[in-house]
Amino acid sequence: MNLKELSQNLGLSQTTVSRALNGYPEVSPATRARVEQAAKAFNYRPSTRAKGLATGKALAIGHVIPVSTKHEMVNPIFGDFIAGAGETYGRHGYEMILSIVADEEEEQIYRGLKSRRAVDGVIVHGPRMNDPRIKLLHDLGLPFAVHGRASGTTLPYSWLDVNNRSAFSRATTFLFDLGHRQIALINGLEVMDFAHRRREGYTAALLDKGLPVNPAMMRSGEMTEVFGYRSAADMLDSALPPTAILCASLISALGVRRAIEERGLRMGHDVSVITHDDALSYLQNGGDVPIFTATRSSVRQAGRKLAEMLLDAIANSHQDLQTHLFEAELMVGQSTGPAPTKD
Amino acid sequence: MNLKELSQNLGLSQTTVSRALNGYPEVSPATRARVEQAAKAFNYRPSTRAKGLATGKALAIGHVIPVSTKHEMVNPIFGDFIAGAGETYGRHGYEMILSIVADEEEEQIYRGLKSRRAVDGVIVHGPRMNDPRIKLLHDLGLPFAVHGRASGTTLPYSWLDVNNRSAFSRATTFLFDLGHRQIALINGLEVMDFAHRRREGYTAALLDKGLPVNPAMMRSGEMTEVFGYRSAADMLDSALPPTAILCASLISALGVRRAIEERGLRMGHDVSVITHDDALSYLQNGGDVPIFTATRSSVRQAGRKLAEMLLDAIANSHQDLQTHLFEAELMVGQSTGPAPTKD
DNA sequence: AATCAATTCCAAAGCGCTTTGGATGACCTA
DNA sequence: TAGGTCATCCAAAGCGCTTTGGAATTGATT
Repeated sequence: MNLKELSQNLGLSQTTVSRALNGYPEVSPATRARVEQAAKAFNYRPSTRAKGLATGKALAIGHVIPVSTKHEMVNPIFGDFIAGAGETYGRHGYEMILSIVADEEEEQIYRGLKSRRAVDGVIVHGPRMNDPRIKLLHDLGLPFAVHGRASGTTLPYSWLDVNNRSAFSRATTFLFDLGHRQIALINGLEVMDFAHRRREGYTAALLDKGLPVNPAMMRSGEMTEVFGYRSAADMLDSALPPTAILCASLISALGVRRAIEERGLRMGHDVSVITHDDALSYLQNGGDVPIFTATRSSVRQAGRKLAEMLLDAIANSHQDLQTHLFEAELMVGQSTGPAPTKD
Repeated sequence: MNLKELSQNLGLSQTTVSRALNGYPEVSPATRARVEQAAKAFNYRPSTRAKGLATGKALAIGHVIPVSTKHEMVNPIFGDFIAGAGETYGRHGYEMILSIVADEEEEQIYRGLKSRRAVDGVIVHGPRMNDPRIKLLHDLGLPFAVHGRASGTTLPYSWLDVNNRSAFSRATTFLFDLGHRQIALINGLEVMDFAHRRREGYTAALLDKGLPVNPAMMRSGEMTEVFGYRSAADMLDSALPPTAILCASLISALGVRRAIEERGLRMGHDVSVITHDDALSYLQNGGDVPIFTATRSSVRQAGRKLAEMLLDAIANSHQDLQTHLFEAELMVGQSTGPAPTKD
């Protein structure tokens, strides 16, 4: 069923039917009701493509998901973020189009989305230090919003981020206050902006408390369980093992716990652990009482909100950029306790 | 830059330029080369919407991701599956459009995709027992392919699945051969078809070996770490604890391990564990030697292949349905060993 | 009865492509 | 030289919608 058929069926012109369906005022309430009823009866929906052609809008937002060629990793937070953004799109009649892309093809994909007029805007995932995508999108004139930030970029842009710096600084201080002096950091890949900021927060807190920043106490890598395990095992076996570990993801934290327990130590007693928790639906941090003490911020909520920001910017085509900084919660669980007293 | 501008620029008609770009034979090699060069220079790409309107194809595949309202869960395998499918789409010039949808809205979404002519076909995720979507899509005449199968459905359809039944049957037999007689199953939600089949494989093997099927040894739920932990803890604390546990996901298996070790037991020694492993990029099963003995099948590979099957069916519009059954590998890791001898 | 302003509707153009049905030459053949 | 065949290109219609610029109808006003 298309507009033409529907309007013939109703004995009206396409114009009138279109207007009735799109809420224009030049249609009598009676006619509108009749049209709406018929549309429902025939399950009529305007063709996305035709509507897009006519209006010049795509009614779609692009998400370009980088999959690093080196690691073949899909960021595990991606599913929940997308779910959040999807909720927003659904409410606004937008579609989400997804491109899975190897690092080196990214630029071509963005150019393609623009020149094919396939989307009205894009969400940038996984911003890195000095991320070139910001300038690219800026130059292309394609509206965009970034999940995270890109340190080192001078151009202004819309973003939504967790205050990673403050979260990790607070976590470090929390451990210091419990008496810990050997505090390790098992971080994500530090080309990623979020990981960079977390390290900043960590080192700033150490320095603030007069503790040395010891490279031997810092690891950086793709946040897998095995990476958490190996990093923790390595450091726990060293001459001066950490009494506390700060960890960038719940998945790595599971590996950290494995390393701790494998050594006959007890987490929260012999070794304290704080992890960042993205509140992923399939990776809950325990039940009522969290297993891990964690800096927590829902990535799904971030998806919802960032999508709203972008749609808002597109709808109002205002150039004043929006930014939003979520403050992570520091939730105390069972994985932290006072530093063990030496005896 | 659009076709009209490009063709004016070249002093050719739109027809010729379009044909040159789309590989039609009625264009001299010289002209074609000239057109292609200009297209590249101006970064010209045909508008997706206009092309779609003209050809009647959407050049897009829909993925409808159900997010259960009850659990608010996004299936963790989703990211990797999508990454695989995305690779295929990229190669074929297709786009992937994603709808995140609460269970009860699913039907409306499929109808919408069809009547708006937004996609050429859809991938069905997470099929359940007697899944009503199969009939719906069949009736709508929207090409589709299912990731998994839907037991109880009589209509024929295209699908790709892991042989869950055989995988879990083999795993159970493997444990039996190691001397285990108390073998527990920590399964996914058994409304899901894959979980149903896994239980079938498990019980069939038990019966085959003359072992009783004991409901107290079986759990079913959303496959989180906590669910694995609670189920395992519960059963290990029972009067007749299992000496081996079959687990439906690596994430739950991490919880199972936690329960085991928390009780001062050693995994692979006191309690054996076999888990299914979807080979998710961020959740690798250890390094060189797998931590868990596992039935393994790459969900990313499944995504790649299923997308190919669907595109193929659409391109050739052949009604002969394709099906594909992956056989899972049974990989031996460190989590299994001979049943402890009672003394 | 004539005028005016709303109200309600419509015909047709246009969005950017593909594709049908020729038109125009160039080159052979007889 | 006329007729036929290719090779190469083009004008225009059509895909399904929105939207512009009226036209027709109605009711109120003078």
